[in-house]
Amino acid sequence: MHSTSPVSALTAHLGFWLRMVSNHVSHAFADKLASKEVTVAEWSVMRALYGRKPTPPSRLADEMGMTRGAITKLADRLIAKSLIAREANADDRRAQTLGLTERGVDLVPELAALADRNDAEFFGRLTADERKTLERLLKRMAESGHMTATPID
Amino acid sequence: MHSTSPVSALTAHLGFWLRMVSNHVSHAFADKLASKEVTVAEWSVMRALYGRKPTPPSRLADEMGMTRGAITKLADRLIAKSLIAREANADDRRAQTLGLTERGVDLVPELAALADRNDAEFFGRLTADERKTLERLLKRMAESGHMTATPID
DNA sequence: TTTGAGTAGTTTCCTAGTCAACCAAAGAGC
DNA sequence: GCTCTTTGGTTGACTAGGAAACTACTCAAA
Repeated sequence: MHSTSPVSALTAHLGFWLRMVSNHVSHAFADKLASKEVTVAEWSVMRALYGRKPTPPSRLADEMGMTRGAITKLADRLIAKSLIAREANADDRRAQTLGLTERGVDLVPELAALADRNDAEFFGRLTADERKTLERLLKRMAESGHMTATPID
Repeated sequence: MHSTSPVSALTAHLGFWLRMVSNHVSHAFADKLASKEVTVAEWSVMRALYGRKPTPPSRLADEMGMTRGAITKLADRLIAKSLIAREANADDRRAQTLGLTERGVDLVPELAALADRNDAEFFGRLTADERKTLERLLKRMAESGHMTATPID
């Protein structure tokens, strides 16, 4: 008889619940953004560039926790949509900067409204106190785990 | 002068923190699983099959919130590693079932230990009370949001 | 019994990342 | 000033999943 060893249930892991809830919230947000033909990664770049001087892609990569290759391609897509623009750097001919176009600047508040709505939709199910608690716990984990990058997926 | 409208900070959204923490926890788990040459999705399938009769792929797809196409490919990979096996269904020649091989059964407890360790590593930073609270809040959100699928990415 | 609708899985095409090799420019050390 | 190394960015090969078309089979109804 080949019997199975006792194994902690999948649902016993906090990581399981965290991932499930996070994925649902993100997916719902992605759906909302899709109505504006923007992906979550694209939104993150645009939000990062909003109200800020044109920024080198390498810096965005660090901040967003993505590779430079990913930023190159992401930037290509956003440029194709005329939402951001690449500019050469006068001092260093290797370097460049990325900045929102006027169209991009105009779009950010619309997307931010979708983010607000998504947050309200999901976290509105908790009481104000519970939200505070959740925020505190998440920030504590982020801090103690040295998590700095903007999450993407 | 073209100035930017007030837009809620990215970090004002609970969804932001949720995603960041969740991604870090998942990524760390993926790294641990990689030592056994298994991905998180593969682990999820194996865990779902553990201690259970061979199960149709369509059912796994539903439970894991993936498409059937994705399960086909995932199953192909797991079969290539001899961790699960496909079996024809005698009654219905369209249908099949997936079940762990002996090697698969043996591996699950090892992987579960990695999951335990990963959970401890991250959530050990909270007090026991805080963990209880976090679990309660996440489960409440999952319930009220009708979230049922096993999270994958 | 044949036909038509529905179901189980697979396949193809597409998107979006990583990783590693690569190119070009910049800077350091001599 | 030349080399050598480092840095900024791009590219190509690869991976993983979703959507939708497709194949093969089942089942009910005429």
